[in-house]
Amino acid sequence: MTPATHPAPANVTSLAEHRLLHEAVIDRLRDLIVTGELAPEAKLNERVLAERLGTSRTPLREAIKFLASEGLVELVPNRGAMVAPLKPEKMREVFVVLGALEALAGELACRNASEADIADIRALHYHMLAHHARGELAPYFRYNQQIHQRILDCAGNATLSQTWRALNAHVRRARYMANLSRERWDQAVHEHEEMLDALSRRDGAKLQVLLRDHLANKLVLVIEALGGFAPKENA
Amino acid sequence: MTPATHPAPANVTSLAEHRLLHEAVIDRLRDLIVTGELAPEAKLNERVLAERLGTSRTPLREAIKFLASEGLVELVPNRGAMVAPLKPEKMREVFVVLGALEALAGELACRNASEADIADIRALHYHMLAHHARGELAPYFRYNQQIHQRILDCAGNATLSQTWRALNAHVRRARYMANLSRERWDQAVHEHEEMLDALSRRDGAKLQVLLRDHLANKLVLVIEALGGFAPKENA
DNA sequence: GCAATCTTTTTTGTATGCAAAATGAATTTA
DNA sequence: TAAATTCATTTTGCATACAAAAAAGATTGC
Repeated sequence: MTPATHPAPANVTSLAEHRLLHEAVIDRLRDLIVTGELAPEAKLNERVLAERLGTSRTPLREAIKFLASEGLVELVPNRGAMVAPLKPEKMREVFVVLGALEALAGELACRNASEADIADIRALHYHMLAHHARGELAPYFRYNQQIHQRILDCAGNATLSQTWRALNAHVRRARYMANLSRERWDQAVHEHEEMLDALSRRDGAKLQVLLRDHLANKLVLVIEALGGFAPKENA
Repeated sequence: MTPATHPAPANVTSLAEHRLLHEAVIDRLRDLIVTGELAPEAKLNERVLAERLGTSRTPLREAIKFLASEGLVELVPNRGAMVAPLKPEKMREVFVVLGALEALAGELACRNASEADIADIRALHYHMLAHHARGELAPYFRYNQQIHQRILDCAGNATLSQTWRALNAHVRRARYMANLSRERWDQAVHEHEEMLDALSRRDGAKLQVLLRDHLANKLVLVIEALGGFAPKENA
């Protein structure tokens, strides 16, 4: 379902599973940026990075260009590249666009998802609940992301998925900074309950609203974590 | 307003205006693909293309990776790259996503556009009308694209603009094939009248619907031109 | 001591070289 | 003749080499 150039968006550790080196470098580098191991605005020294990734500069530079198109790195003429800054204003923009994309996905998913799809998402939801109950943040996030991903997939629009994935990388990056209060965490889980409910009833209009609001709430957290100001009324 | 990596999306002929070669190659190659000079599914022979663009393989390969992320070229492991196919199903996907993005842009533009912005768009609109009246297709399209671009800009969300721009490249590519009947052309112009009207009244809800429908109608043309079937009910 | 200029070093941007894979042609075999 | 195999050519993928630009450091002048 995903294009050949994004074979494994998740945590890629081994380079061996990839046929091509530069594709492995793309995934590895994206991972370094998303996890924050390469901090925002960090300069990407090609020699150093290539050595760290066990490759030469050529595939690395190709990967950098690819990620520049995704917006995760910024190219500075004659000065190489740097990890894209993580500015509140940029996050606000990304969340607004993601809101529209997820709303669309929700509507389409309500039409196109099979009952088996919904059952799968429900299963993921309960896994997520379990980790929430135990206060296990990392696995919670993993299932959380998977749920959103599955909803996108159910929309049956690969281009939508692809676009969402690229923008969502920015959100995942910010997520490592936002520290979830128990209160806000409970609320997020509650929102997920409602989303699953709307999907089950195939109430596309409702799901749209829920997804948009869910993202809007997430944005507030991110903005707080980044030390920015409250978002404008339109989230 | 646009990122540094997309300095001139229009017809770039001279490479000299660019500081860096690989950025020039990106724009030049994108142009070749969008105009159809490089046909869909055409194989990108690195040696030949590099010579044609007056460069070596290295910057070309970097440009190819960049455009692969935009979806205009597809990478085939150990077989290089090819121009992305122009399939009806893919177009359907792109139009659906673009519909959501333009709807969002329309809503935001109604809120954020200054009166001067709207006046500018109105001016573009009348230019477009003039070319429509004279049956001049190419300039008509140019102003048409500019209007949509300006609406996006007025939304005040650079990420939205960027995302739209990348997807819109696919549409521009298809446009060169769709031959506009006079009847359909008149209708498109009428739709633009309504859009301008809604924007002037800052009726975001209305503009959203108009933009979505406008795109849906355009999709029908593209699908016809590609020899595909009618779109599904959700456009 | 500080600023400005020159020099050295590092880093980027591009071209080229080389090995592995793929393509295509020629030959063999059924 | 058609299929399969082998061999030659081409093409891709990666590494390295080299030149121009930028950054860092040393030197001079005030």
